Amino acid sequence: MQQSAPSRLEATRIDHLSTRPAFHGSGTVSFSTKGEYGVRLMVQLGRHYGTGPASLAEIAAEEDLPRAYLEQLAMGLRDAGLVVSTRGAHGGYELGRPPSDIRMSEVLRALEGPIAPMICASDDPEHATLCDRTSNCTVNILWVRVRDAIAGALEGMTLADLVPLRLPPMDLAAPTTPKTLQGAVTRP
Amino acid sequence: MQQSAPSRLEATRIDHLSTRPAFHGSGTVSFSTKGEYGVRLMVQLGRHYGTGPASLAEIAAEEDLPRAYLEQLAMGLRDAGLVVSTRGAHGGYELGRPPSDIRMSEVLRALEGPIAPMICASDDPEHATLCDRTSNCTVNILWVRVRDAIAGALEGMTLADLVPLRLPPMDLAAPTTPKTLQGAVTRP
DNA sequence: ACTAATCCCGACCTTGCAGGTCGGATATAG
DNA sequence: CTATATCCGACCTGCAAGGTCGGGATTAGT
Repeated sequence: MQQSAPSRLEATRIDHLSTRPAFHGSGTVSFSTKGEYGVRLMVQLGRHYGTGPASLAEIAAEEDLPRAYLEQLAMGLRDAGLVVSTRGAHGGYELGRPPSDIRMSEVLRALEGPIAPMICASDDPEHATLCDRTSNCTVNILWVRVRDAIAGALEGMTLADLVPLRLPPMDLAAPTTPKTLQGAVTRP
Repeated sequence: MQQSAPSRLEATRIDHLSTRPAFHGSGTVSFSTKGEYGVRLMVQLGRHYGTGPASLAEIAAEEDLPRAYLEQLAMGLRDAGLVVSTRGAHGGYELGRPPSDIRMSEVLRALEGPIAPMICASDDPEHATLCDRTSNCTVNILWVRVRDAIAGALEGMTLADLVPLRLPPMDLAAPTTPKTLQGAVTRP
């Protein structure tokens, strides 16, 4: 496709064209960049928490992400009530509540929609019923299990668990979550 | 699609052309059809277990899936040693070991590759090291948790859990897995 | 008042690759 | 020798992920 040789493009400014690292998984179950970037965005907002609103330009620079694209994600998060925006000069986004009060499940649902490895196993009842072949479909218990496992892991972490930078001195025994929510299954 | 006159095909059986239901999830974390079809394939093979090899044509009919595509998946499963093939007339595929001995984690890894919601959280050490930004990347513990949750759920189920058809009389208390695996989080 | 920084938002664009299909070679049973 | 299989590489293709663009509305400084 694209008839012309790729020779010309590289001349001007490849820096982030050629090497924007892609982190989203390539194998079994993958999140999209929405999820990836969105979480990173939230983490930055978590770091700026307490200070006033942080602009997307600022964050885009810090995380090296396309600003225009972050806008899309930010709006999704805003509509979900996770962040609040203030417009105009010196405006930007800030968290709607303290980081420890924001479950990652909420974040990812806001970014990517219902948690559904298969539509017959959606946590949103509206989409779940689309699966007719309930007969001889024993398979779906697998997807449900997986869904619950993911949801559980996501529910069990808050933004506060991701915010802190690496602190060498402090001993970092357990994540801050006080909830006694089973992390479930760390493979031995 | 199908550049040559489609006149012949439709004459016989269009029914599944217009409506091939798509079951793979649309939101957060989704498996591809490889995973979906592949598992269904394995389940059928599980049902035929003990009987000789089952042909793909047979299974394609039973599950209403494109035969030619199943071939690809079957070869992957064969290379992973999960199924064995016998060629020639009356050939086909059969499970390499009893269903109760086949963990779903193996199946999905064979079909879709390493379990890695994000490449920095791959369970395959070879791919895992690609993530340089280890500094200030606290985010990755999230993906690791998710990965472990998924892997755990998959590891905790065997093909035997999926094979049985619906038996109305038999009381179906727990799946055969002895592990006490927390289901966790069905939202109220 | 004007300017610069922002968010807001719809329209647009492009490319990779999931999700197949095809055709032939090879093996084996009856 | 024929029908039925797997095997396997080459090919095709729609479409959504992953952005970009340009303008409008708001607000803080000066």
